Amino acid sequence: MFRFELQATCPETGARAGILHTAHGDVETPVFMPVGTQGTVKGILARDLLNDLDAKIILGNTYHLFLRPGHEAIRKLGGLHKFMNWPRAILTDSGGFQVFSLDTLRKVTEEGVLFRSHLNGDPHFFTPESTVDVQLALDSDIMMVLDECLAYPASHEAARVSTERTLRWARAGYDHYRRVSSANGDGEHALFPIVQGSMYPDLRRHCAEELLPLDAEGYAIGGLSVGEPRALSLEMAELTTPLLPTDRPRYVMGVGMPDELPEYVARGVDMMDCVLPSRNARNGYFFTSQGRVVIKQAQYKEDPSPVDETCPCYTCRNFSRAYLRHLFLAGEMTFSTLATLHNLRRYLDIMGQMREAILVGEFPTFLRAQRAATLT
RNA sequence: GGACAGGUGGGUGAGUGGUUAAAGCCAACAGACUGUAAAUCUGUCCCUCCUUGCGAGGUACGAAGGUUCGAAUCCUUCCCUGUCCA
Repeated sequence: MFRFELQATCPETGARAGILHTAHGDVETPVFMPVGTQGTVKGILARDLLNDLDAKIILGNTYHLFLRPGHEAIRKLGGLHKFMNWPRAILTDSGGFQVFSLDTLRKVTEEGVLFRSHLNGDPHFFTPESTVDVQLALDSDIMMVLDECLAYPASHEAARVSTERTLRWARAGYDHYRRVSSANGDGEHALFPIVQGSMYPDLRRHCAEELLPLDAEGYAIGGLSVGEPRALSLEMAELTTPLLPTDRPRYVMGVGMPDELPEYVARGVDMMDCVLPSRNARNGYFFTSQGRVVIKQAQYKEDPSPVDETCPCYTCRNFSRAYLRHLFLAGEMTFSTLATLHNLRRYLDIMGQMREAILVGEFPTFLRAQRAATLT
């Protein structure tokens, strides 16, 4: 059922266009996946996500949904799609990122991760197997294997030990997944392992090579954007993608700024996700075709123009910067909705433009234009 | 006219002799944010100067005077505000 169809590859850069066929619809790649950690993309309705933004796939989070409302509750309610009324594809992160972000609330052992709930302090033990079970209960289309997302910087030795553990977890998760899914007779779900290795090329290569025998439906590159310089993140992605099978989607987790998206795509990346468009929206930061617009700045107090003159989104077609600034300063929740709608539209439009460019063989031109625009 | 209460930096509001250029909150101004513990967090927020430092001066707690080594803090007079009584 789950299948990746590669449609075109840019001969000059290696950028790819394809289609991810999932049990909940097709996803055209390269794709940016809005983050909906707790069963909602913060600030916007499923209706707008579907009709207005026309997103084809979004993220959910295993750790957060496990804690609240609980994966069993969601299973009983018909799975995450039905629960949140999202008919299209969902990718769920395993909780590996929480190993990084909740570093004061967890303890990593060989068997898994002991989390102390950030909600009430309850201890919960996540294993490579249990996270697959939880994600199956959520009925996630693309599940992620439990990994250790390591903070930067890390010593080579620490990174080596961590990468080996991530590899063992990937194998354990996959073994479990294979057992469970053959028993269920379902091929609807996909499980992606994650290439780690901190910023060490040898570890990245080793990790990627060791994951190949899993013959996974897709491969992720994780552990980026954890505090390292941008150039390093790109370098790690660049050296990893050529090691991955061309007929499987590559997913770089947790990136990036708008100007970084083309850079990843140019390195053969098919899927990305990031909280930036949604979180920054709530913090008053708009991404536009002309750069950033920090709406709280005094210069927009009486600015009647839209946030982005060329943007076709609902927010830009209907509201002025002055009005949006007012909503932000007044703390009105409508602001978050309008801002998130715009920022996600911006991200999805960038991805759509890239896909078109790749399909018609003009991606190199697109990339050059993007780079030139970023420099000014 | 009388009795109380009170006048603090853009706003609120602590402080009731020295560690106070004066807490906290708000507003204002700027910054951060990258598989979401985020509708969050950080910085600046009297003026001037420089060797940019837990730097040096100057002004400042209604007004004027006084006590004191030292006052936003104590005393005197005046002005103003609120509540109540006539």
